[in-house]
Amino acid sequence: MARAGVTPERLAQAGAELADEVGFEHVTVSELARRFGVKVASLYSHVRSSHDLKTRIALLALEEMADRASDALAGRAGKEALAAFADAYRGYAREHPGRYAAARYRLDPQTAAASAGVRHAQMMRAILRGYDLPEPDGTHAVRMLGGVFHGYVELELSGGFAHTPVDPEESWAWIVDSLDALLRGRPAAASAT
Amino acid sequence: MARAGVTPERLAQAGAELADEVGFEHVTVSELARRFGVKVASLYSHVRSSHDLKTRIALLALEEMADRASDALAGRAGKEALAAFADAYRGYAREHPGRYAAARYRLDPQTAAASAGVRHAQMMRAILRGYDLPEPDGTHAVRMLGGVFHGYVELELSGGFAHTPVDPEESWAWIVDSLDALLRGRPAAASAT
DNA sequence: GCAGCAACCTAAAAGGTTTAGGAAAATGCC
DNA sequence: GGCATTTTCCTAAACCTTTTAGGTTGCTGC
Repeated sequence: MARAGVTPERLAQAGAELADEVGFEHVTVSELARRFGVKVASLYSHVRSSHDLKTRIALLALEEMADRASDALAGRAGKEALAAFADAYRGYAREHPGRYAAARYRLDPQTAAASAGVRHAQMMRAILRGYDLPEPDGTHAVRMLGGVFHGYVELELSGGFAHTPVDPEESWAWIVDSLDALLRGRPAAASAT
Repeated sequence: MARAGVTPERLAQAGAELADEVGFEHVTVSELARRFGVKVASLYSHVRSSHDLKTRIALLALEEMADRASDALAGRAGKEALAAFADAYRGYAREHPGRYAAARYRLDPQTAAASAGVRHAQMMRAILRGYDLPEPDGTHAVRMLGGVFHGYVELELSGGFAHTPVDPEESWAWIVDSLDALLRGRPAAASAT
């Protein structure tokens, strides 16, 4: 019998695709085995456990997001950088909801420290350098931006904005504007629309 | 054999406690049955399915959070109201991480519309009334606040702030300050510390 | 006191995770 | 090319969780 050519990398990749199709919480070793035309137990030669598999998918997603954000950031600074970063983040989540959920999978500290999550933090810091905040305000700002971006995207994805007839796109732009204004210490441009 | 006295309400309550102990994603009909000293199948006389059980826990959590927020809001307005609401939200999440996760369980539109989630939205609007924002800015603001609060709390809970030696409490206060300033159209009080 | 309705039970099917141990394909070394 | 080793995949089996079907039995109301 010919071999299926399973590797941890291909498993993570397929797992990421599966996550986008059915949701990260429904990604299962069994389903993946089915897709590779292989018996379930066989996958345990490539991943240690279901948790291991999910961790690999999470790392893949973090990497992809960081790459995307990095591209978006290239050559930009100030508000442009902030907006590009924000859009990269939100765009990824909308295109790849399953992967995005995977990126939020809880990693143990060691794995997290070696992940692309570190790059995310660095990029956030880089953006904030353009705003020239003294410490600890810089840290506060990192946390606030991380919070808004993640929180907004998650609320949007979970359908939380469906009941109000205001374009989420507009709200997003308004929020980025507001954050920029806030970080520059200037009043927000109230009703920009 | 004496009866265990299982009811949907007690199941939701016990489920909420279990969630806080082991995490919402590990709440299981089986474990609950074990805790009630009853066979698994018996619980299906009280809840339709695992999904039904989780929904009930979610509704319970939403209700508790709304009550708490409502208490915090009583008699306050403006920035005080904003801060009280924010603290109520974050406090609940920290004391009841499992319930908090439950509150984020995806409900179908009908259930959501009949849930305490509606009260959350109303309270948010009430707070914003003190800032006198024209539409659609009010909606944008609701979404931003929802995003920051949820996002910050989730990042904090998932240990995302552990690597920086800045007190999350301080960041939280800074963020609330900043949001207040932002909504009033005034520059934020830069380094308030 | 007993009819009827819940609340509980046993049994069993269907999936998912994981381990143990065996067969077969690929690899590398002579 | 031939053979030993490693790697990949398989069967088998244990153990969970979910869910349905159908049978008892305790409670409640008349």
